[in-house]
Amino acid sequence: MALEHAILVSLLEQPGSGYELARRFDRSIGYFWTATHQQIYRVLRRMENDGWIEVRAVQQQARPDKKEHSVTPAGRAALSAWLRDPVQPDSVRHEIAVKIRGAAFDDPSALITEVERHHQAHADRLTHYLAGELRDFTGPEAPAAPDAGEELQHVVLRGGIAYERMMLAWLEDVLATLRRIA
Amino acid sequence: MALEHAILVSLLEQPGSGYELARRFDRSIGYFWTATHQQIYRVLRRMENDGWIEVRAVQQQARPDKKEHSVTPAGRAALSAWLRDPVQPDSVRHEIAVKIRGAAFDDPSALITEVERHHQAHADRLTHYLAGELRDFTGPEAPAAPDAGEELQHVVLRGGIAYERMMLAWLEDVLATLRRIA
DNA sequence: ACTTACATGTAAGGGGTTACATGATTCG
DNA sequence: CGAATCATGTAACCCCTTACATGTAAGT
Repeated sequence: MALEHAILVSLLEQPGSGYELARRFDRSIGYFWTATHQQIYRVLRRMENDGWIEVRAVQQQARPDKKEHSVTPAGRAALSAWLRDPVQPDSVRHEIAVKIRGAAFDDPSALITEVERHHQAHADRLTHYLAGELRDFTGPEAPAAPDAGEELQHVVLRGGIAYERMMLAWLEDVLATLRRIA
Repeated sequence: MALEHAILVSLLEQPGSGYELARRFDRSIGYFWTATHQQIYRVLRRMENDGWIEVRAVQQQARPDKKEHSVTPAGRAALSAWLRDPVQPDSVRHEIAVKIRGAAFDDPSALITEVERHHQAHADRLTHYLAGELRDFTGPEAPAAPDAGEELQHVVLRGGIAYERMMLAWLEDVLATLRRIA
């Protein structure tokens, strides 16, 4: 049940509306936790009821009004408690791996385009992450002496990059294997 | 919704009881898809109703009776159709990454033991995968000329190994970062 | 007697996905 | 005038986790 904690972290980094949170979950947070806007609005109401966040109505010009959410001391305490609470490593779930083993009972070459599609999707994500790393951490406009928060954001991004590189190498291994046995 | 397809693949590789399937999900299938026995029994009943599998009661000596499940032609056809149906790459979910970014708003050094625990868990899993690879694919008792099914099982296992190695390297990066900023 | 392995389930609750729904404003 | 962006929600359904529940048989 990490969604509410991911929202706490995001709102501590920067208060914002449900819509803004949904966009962050499509971008930076998305490489280690995903959520749709429907989920976010529902959890945001629950967190408000629990007193973890407070809401302030903000009038905007040239845009619909929005509700800006920020973390209360109680929310900060809930995050602290969760950080100290051991969790077990998440298990991976790869439908593509199920398909690869299933290919033994079908035509393996029919999977090649599917695997190529996945390869392309991971290559795109890697490009996106590397651009973000250059912009925020390793490029000329990056902070010369990053603070703790920036160091931590960077190491999480490096994890996303390592994951995509591993997947690309593995999917190439898969393609070579499929072509060998086809 | 790949659980039923993962079960189809497993039953095509070898028919078996719900209990046996649960054990396979704890071992070989577990490194790309997880399921508990409760989930498996429920889905098994649904698949039987859909005519994807058929059940045969087997009397055993020195053990309780069991129900052996095997895939019907309709089940095979369902698997084939799914293999041809494009799926989108699964997104990863790492609670540990949420915690790492959250550490910016707490004491980062409090996370070190948690990260070390995860490192150990991944090291254990890697050891287990490597032992399986040696036993089934690269050791002296492995088949000299593996068939298509064995090649595919091996490439999926190589994916699990690559994943664990990547996680170990990244968690070491995380530990170094936490110690640097603590 | 206790623990482990084998074997099969039910029930409650929570989390997540997909579809549906509405409305303002800007830009082409 | 239509499409895109900003903004917030409801409802149905399915999937998954956790807890509860039962029973046989072998080994220590």
